[in-house]
Amino acid sequence: MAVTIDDVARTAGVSTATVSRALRGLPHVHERTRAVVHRTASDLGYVPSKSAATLATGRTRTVGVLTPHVAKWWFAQAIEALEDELRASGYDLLLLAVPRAAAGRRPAFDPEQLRQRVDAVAVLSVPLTGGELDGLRRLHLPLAFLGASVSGAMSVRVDDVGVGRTATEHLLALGHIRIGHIGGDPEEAWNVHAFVDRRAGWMSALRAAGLSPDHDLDVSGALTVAGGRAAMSGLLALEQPPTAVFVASDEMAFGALTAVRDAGLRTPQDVSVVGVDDHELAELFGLTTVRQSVEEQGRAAARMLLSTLAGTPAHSNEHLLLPTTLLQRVTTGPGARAVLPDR
Amino acid sequence: MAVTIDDVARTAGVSTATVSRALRGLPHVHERTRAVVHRTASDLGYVPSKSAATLATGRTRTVGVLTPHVAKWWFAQAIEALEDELRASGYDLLLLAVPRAAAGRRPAFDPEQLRQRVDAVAVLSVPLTGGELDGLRRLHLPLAFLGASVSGAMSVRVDDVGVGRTATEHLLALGHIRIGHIGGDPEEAWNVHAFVDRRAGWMSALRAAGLSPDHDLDVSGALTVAGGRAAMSGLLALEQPPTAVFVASDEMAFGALTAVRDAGLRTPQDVSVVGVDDHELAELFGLTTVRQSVEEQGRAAARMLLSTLAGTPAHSNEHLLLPTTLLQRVTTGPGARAVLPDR
DNA sequence: CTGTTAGCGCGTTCAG
DNA sequence: CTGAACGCGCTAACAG
Repeated sequence: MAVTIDDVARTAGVSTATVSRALRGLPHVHERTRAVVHRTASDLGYVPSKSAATLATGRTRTVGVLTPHVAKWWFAQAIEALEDELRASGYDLLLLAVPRAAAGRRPAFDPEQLRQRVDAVAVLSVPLTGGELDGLRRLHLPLAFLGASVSGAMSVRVDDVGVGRTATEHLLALGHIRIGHIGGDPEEAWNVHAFVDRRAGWMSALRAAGLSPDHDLDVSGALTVAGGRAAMSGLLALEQPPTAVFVASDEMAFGALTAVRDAGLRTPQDVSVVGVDDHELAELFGLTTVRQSVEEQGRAAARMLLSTLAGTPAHSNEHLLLPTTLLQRVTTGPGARAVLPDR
Repeated sequence: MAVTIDDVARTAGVSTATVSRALRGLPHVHERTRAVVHRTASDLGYVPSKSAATLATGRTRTVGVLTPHVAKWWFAQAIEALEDELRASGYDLLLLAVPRAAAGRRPAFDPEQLRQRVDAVAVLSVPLTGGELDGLRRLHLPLAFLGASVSGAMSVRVDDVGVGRTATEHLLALGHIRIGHIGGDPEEAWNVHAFVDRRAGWMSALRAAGLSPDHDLDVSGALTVAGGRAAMSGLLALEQPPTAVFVASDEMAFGALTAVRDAGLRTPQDVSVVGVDDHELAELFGLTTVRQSVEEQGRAAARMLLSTLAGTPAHSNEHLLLPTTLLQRVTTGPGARAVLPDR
């Protein structure tokens, strides 16, 4: 059916070994022969069989990408960047969505299924159980984590504690005292690390300013617009609502802004809101946020994996921390209540 | 290195053929033998080599997904649905982003590279050149288009002409006469079909109402928030601005709403806006929109492909049209200017 | 119901 | 610089 390397060899009048060498750019092939082989290969429309090559070499030229979501902003961005970088180096991207939680607890993911299917694995903020992580390690494949770091594997992420601290310090600098926090619901089993860290940053900044975090102002919600909205509603309903809130993701922050509007209040006069991500719609909302470049994280992770695959073992245990930037827009300000002494 | 089928055969005391049959659930295997094989396979941690199976059968159990974008809402939704449905049937998803336009014209995509790598292809609103389409057809693989339909291949989409008509009729029913249209820039090379159709629906509805579409009110922009914002700004700057606008995607509609706000106007009092998609943030904006379920389209396409692969040739040339629904929220209404006779 | 055997298409020694 | 021959791990006849 399909044209094989033998067909090319035969019509080019050389052996299959020569075709293989010529086409893969290996040395020890006369330029004339190489040219002939290239020509007849393209004349015949020869496409090497990937599976045959894999079977022969053990290498798949495929990278597995493990993700809990594909349509969520952060993940989609990361996947796009990974795909672009991998394809540029001739690698295929095998997309593997880790099954959703059926009833709270998702079926254990079996890393063994990746054996002999990929040369490396990128893990996108998937909260793996210890067993799953061990299984992944047992594969002895280059492993890169995005948005989390795990000992003994490469990782690319931002300093999430720093993110929380930056956002909170911004609010403190504006004169706010009652600063709330809306984090990701720990029940939702993804990206936990990031949200735990961001919360820690919030607390740390408050403490450094001599304030003690108020339990009532520390809430969490689903990592969605609706979750942020509900959480903010709760905060605003408090007897002493916060004058500023650090929301641990832009999507939740959008919801929080809606809750502010619903309550008949305004930002930043009545309450300041700062998010994290710089989601593409953040500018639309005028949302002040701590920007992270997911695209760069994705590309960096891909390059780490690729260079490890290329035999540069330098990265094999590297933990890369990418910078973040506070983007001040219009949802944060001194605020009327913050300026007036309220004691 | 890895444990092979021979290892299993040997330690189970049977032949490789029996192991193969037993593990794949083929008939003509004694239940006792099957049980033994299963046990020793799992004891040994046997994982079949996919490439060996592919080489032997010619089938890859992989479906290629061709997409121009992965992080855009519509595409991410579709990919997620496809992945879920494919994985449920044991198929891998090979993600292939068609390279972006370098300078307007992207490098031709070569479908031959898919040969021997996938069993079927899903094409997500990629505007293919005739040559590319022919190349894809020459693969003789099951082909499913999402968001567009092409003769001689399966497709799943919504009735985009109907979408444009529905949105426009809604506006007409509210009493609007000067109804604008913001479409996708034809220069942007994706999803063109859908945007052409939606525009046609707009025109058709106007004509059916005895109105003739006003050229000044028919604009287009980049398929982004910024694009919609710019386009709407232009419309509002007109001497006789529209009192209602049909925006061909929610993302653009978000931008349009911003432009309305920027101009010191309000929806729906000053201008009504209706979008398309029901983007996850549409509710937040109170945006009236024509909803389409991308997830269902993705699942349907996957199932068509899968059943064709399973040998049910019923679908081989099926064109599925999924329903859409007008979701009336708060960005559309009679509007002050529409109600007052303006002659 | 089970075993034997011959490929699938390529990479890779090892000779020349 | 080039060719011959083997093996990667599995499936699919064909025998039995």
